[in-house]
Amino acid sequence: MEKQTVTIYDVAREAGVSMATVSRVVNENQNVKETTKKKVLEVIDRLDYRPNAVARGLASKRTTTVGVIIPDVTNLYFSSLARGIDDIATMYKYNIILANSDQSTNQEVKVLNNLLSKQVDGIIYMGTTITDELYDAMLRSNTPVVLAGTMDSSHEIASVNIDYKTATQEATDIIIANGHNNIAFITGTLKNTAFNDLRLQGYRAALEKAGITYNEKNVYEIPLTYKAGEHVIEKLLAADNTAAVVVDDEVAVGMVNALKDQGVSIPEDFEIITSNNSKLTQLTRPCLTSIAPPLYDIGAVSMRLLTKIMLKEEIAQNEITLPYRMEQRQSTK
Amino acid sequence: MEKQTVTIYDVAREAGVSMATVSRVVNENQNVKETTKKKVLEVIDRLDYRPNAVARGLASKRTTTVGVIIPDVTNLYFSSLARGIDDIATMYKYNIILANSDQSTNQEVKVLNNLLSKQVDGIIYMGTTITDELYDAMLRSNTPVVLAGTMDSSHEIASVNIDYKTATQEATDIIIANGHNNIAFITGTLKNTAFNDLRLQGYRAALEKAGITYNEKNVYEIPLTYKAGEHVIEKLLAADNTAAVVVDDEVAVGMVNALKDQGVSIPEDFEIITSNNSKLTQLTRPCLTSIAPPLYDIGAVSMRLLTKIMLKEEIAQNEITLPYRMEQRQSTK
DNA sequence: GTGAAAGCGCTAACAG
DNA sequence: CTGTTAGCGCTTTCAC
Repeated sequence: MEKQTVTIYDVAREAGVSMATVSRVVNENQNVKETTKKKVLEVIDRLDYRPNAVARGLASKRTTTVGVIIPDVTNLYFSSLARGIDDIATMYKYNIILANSDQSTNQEVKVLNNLLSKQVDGIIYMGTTITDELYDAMLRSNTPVVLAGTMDSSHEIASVNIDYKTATQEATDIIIANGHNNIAFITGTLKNTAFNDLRLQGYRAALEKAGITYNEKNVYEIPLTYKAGEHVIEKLLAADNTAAVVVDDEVAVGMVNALKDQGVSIPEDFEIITSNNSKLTQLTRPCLTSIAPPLYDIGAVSMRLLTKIMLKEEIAQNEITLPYRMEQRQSTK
Repeated sequence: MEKQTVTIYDVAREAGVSMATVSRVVNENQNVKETTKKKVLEVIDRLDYRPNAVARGLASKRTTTVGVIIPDVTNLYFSSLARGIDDIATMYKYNIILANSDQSTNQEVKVLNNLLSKQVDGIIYMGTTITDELYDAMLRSNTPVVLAGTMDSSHEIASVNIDYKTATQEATDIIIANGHNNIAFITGTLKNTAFNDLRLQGYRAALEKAGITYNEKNVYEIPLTYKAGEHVIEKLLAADNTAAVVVDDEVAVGMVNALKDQGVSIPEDFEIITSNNSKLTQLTRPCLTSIAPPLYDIGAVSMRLLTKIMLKEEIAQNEITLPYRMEQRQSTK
């Protein structure tokens, strides 16, 4: 019951050629006569030969595997990106080693090193924050890295994002245009996150443009969970907020449900706009108006960009900004 | 700018020992004097040596990597399992190569072969159906396989599941107890799926026990998507169904929303019970009553079982059946 | 307790 | 167009 052990050598002997020739056939090298190629292919098929990717990786120093660091596969925002990543990876014949990081720097550094020891050809990182420690480890690794849906304030690492600031500003504009002036901004931690920071800037810019005084009290830093969304409603109501711009869909759904449970009607008495347009936005009633970043595409483009870097192709730009849409639904007027 | 090239040989030379000794230290082999071990460790740290897992894999024929075949990471049911899998894998120092299969047999076989060529030490398969073709490929591979949340009618492959039949029967019982007798059963395809088949058996058993005649027309085979859930409502209403047992949460949410949009109140005029207790069940209003399989645990236990098989440990049983709960919420009376 | 040496299965020059 | 020959970096006997 041992594992398959048909090697390139067996194929070579059986086909009466050298292993180099077999290797050429397997790697679709052009320099093989059509007849020998056919012969080799026939033997490969008959012996059910499957090239050993590990041996290949050792000899060629390319593993056709990329590491993907994800905070949590269970989060729809990230899993949507992951799906885009995997599809493009498959298209380019790469496999993906997925590793959950729980957004903990400690964990992330460990995961990164583990991925590097596996000799991945490249890495895609998803998260919200990149700490200096992680950043250094990435640079030192000399392995291509692309940040998917993640900002790097140093702008040294390749990344794919939307323009969070403008998007959030537009979202806030919509709320303002509907007559609100005591608008809550619901965000995750603002510590070290270029990400949430940009959104906050957008929120502030919109207020400023409309001549509304920015009030720190209207910025709520909470964990990005459904429960936290439910709970924050109490505070918003107490603070007489009549609308909210939310950075996370799960939080927004929690808010919608808490509001409904309290008998507050949306959008009549309270308007909400969220940021990721994940499936969830359409599963609630009312459906959520949302900034609509192209989630799948952010993943897909990240992976495509990574292939280019890995193959040392010319890349037009290091930081790609994808367009987003605004999806107007029933949580705003 | 080449990748790191500190090898075991460099460490050996620098520490004044042989590579065999370094290898022993790295692999925590006991037969090394404490002092030399310390010396080697110091050099490893100083040189920032990181063992090359690929070379290791080639030499030892163990890659400490397992393949995970998943229909779609974006599906909360499967991503919850995946999370459990990854956590336990990490605990046992395995990495995970994740591959989306879209439930297409063609794709699955391709993915399986690809995984095998990468020399994974084991495979975890998620899906609903195992076709003969896939089944054969798995057996032939001589690589340990565990099915997570997936039934294999031949009972040859190790698997972790709940008792779908009894669970569905219980769910149907609840509906029946509430006075319904024209109950719809909403399922994915029944073709080749031990999975849905068991559920159907449970549904039928409950009806029979209650003396309700089974009516084929009440079984709706639809795609397991939100949209399909929305659409099926029209038919249910036309058929005067007053309750439904649903195998998929997304479908159930679609149904709830369609019913609400039609002004049908839940649970007063229509009761629904769903099967996976994913996050979604609590994000809707009303919240969904659901069979509650321990999603994370199914993944975790699958991975644990796989480690045992890979390490050739004694396993008590090949097919593990985990307990489930019933989560009574507002979509039933 | 430690070292020498033989591979693991493949790719990649380099010849021819 | 094809074969020869070195390794890739590590584990694993087998001696000592």
